[in-house]
Amino acid sequence: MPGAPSHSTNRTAAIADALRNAIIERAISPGTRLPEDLIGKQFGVSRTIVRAAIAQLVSEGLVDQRPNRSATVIKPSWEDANDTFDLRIAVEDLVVSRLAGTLTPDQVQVLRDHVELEEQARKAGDEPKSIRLAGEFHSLLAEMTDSPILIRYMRELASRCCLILSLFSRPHSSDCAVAEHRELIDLLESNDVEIARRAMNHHLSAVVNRALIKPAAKKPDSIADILAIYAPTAGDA
Amino acid sequence: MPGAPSHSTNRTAAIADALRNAIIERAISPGTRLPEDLIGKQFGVSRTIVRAAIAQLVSEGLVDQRPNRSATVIKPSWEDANDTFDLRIAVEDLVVSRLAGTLTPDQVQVLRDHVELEEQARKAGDEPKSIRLAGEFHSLLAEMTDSPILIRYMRELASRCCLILSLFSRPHSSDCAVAEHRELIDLLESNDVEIARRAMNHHLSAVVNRALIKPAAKKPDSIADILAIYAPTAGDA
DNA sequence: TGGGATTTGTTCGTATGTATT
DNA sequence: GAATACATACGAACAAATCCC
Repeated sequence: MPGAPSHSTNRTAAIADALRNAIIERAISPGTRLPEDLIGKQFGVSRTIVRAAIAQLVSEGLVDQRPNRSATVIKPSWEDANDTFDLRIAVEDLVVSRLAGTLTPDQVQVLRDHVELEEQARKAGDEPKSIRLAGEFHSLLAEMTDSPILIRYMRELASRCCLILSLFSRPHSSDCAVAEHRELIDLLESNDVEIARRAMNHHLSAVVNRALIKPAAKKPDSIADILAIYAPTAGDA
Repeated sequence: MPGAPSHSTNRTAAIADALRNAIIERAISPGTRLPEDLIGKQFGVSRTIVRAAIAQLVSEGLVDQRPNRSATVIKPSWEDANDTFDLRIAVEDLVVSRLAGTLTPDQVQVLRDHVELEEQARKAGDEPKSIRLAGEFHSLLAEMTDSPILIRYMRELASRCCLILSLFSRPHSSDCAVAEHRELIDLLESNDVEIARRAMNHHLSAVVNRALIKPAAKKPDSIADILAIYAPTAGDA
């Protein structure tokens, strides 16, 4: 359950977690509206709670909200996807820099155990779970830095990257992740920060390249986009 | 007004902005409690609004909140300060990479005008304003990337960095920032991404080094900290 | 240790604004 | 184009937890 401060206020956090998981695993598709009282009835809580939970998800960047309109699940554009991954690569580089050569044997074991879970999910063919676990591996790394700020940002970015992968990736695109994660652990155990950083960078770039193939033709998904193409001037309003 | 989505819901955003500015300029000191009722009366709104505003600030990392306790202004530790700046350096590196050689003359002018304001504030000896404007310079850069995600994270980090600088920096520590900002603009105008990146990195490192001198002796600021030193075992509970 | 004052957690009713037929 | 249905915005009040004396 990445992104969820478990020490959180109230039922609010539970609702937020539920919605977050549903969003990340794409059980709720991007663009779907999230009316407060519908969700409230579904979970048996009042609108107030739902309101707070949605506010939380908005702050994590998983949900869009505009005045007097229903909140909706974000619908990342291809550019958003790339920006998010670029940011994640930068943050993760920081994480690796701190971690390389400082991991305790216990921590290494935790990581290896987690990768074991990833392998099982992959073998079972559970794609959404694979993606989620792969994301959690990186959250786990961030947690080992013991830096609240790095942890928070990494969780947030990992959540969004999960959603993006669910959205854009083709089947089996995470097949190789397990081997790469194992290699990363090996490198983190060593003292060579630079090699570990390069490996992580390479790993994430590979994930992006496997998943985020730029669509051959831009497919506009709204009337406005279509009209924009035929507009006499390239105005944007 | 960095960090403030101006298209925001309601008065909520206005309250959040007011509190944010007060926090950043250290008009409200770190650790200060923020009772919903009191703030509501102060601004003439109900607790609901205040609640939402505080939630927003919590999500930006400027305010701490724990169940059944008053929200408080964050009190960044020296480690937090360093983590935040490290993260900022990473994000800003990304911003510069995108920006170098792509700025339009108009954008360059906007930046130069802003630096002019910085210089005026510096000459007027208005330290908090100087710090705030220096932060806004970097938010401005982020906005020119046209990437909503980069913009959001940069604003958030800039806010926190402002608070940290207000907290830890000694007088006149931002004296040289103006010249460095001018140099950055020159480099961004050129096409050499690598040189611009190095310059930004150097600039931010310089800011950190000027401001975040590690305190010679750790000065504990709570009874708990003091007692911890004398505790028979190094227990943390 | 205990009790009262303060503050948050939560619900629900009403008002206001948006979308749709 | 207007009326209706629907969803959010906001506020007042009650219950529960915490803090302070």
